Amino acid sequence: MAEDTVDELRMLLQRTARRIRNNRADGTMSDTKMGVLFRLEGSPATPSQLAERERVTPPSMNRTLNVLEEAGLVSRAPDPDDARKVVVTITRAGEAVIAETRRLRTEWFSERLAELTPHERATLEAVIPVLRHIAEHE
Amino acid sequence: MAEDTVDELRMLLQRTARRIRNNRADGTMSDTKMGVLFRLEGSPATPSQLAERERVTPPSMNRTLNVLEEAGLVSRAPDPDDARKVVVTITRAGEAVIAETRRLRTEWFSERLAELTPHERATLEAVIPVLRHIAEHE
DNA sequence: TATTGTTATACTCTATAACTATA
DNA sequence: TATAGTTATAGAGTATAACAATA
Repeated sequence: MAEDTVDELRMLLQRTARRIRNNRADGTMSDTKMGVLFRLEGSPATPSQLAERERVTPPSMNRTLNVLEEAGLVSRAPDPDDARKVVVTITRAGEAVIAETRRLRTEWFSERLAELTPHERATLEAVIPVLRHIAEHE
Repeated sequence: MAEDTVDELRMLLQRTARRIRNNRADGTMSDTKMGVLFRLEGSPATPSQLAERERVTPPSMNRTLNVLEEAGLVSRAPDPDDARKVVVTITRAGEAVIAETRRLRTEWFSERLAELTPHERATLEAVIPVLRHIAEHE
């Protein structure tokens, strides 16, 4: 693949992601906050695990969790097996926030998809496993 | 395209872009700063134009320009035709910074591409015009 | 009066360093 | 002694409101 092609593809991925990110349910929800909620939707996690996944420091994640907890979107509870640890769980309200965020983002993206030809949409579907490989590297 | 597919594609685009963005020449360069330098690489622009393009407020852009100017990466000059306006131009040092950033990001991305099959790389090339349509909407 | 740029001030997010509690 | 979480403090980025200069 030509150097220029790599360059353009890289920039297009960034710009497309930025456009998607701008469609957020609540303007006060940062990427990290949304990332935490999305992660907790699967299962509870400790603050350290969340910090590592979001690539922020533990103190920074702690502050993020304070805000999310005060907003009633997550709850903290001591780990029964290891009293040093804390288990963070998403609340019903937190689930509602990510559902709304997902709806808004997908809505905007679906509008863009509707403007494409069937062949172009097929190309997008075909690129999914390739992006998965790149995104999940390491 | 199925709802779940739209959802996964959207998240994959974001995660891939985040991985790319983490490969930045200078850790002190924010997205906005890099966006300004990349934009000015093409041609000079006014602070207002830069603010609109980066989707930040004029005061915020002004502060960003102060930092970039102090670092010697851009220069400001009065517009000869309209004394209210200011023309921002990238310097040699600024061009060097984006060249290095582009090199580092493309390097990482090229390593990921090398792990793909020829067919997968062809799929990525095919998706470029589709992403262009989505990214450049509006 | 409208436009362009800027300054003043405050809030959010993040980091490093230091502290507390438990294993 | 090591680990998990937290608190204290500081720096960067952004926003709103207000001000200055020019069209």
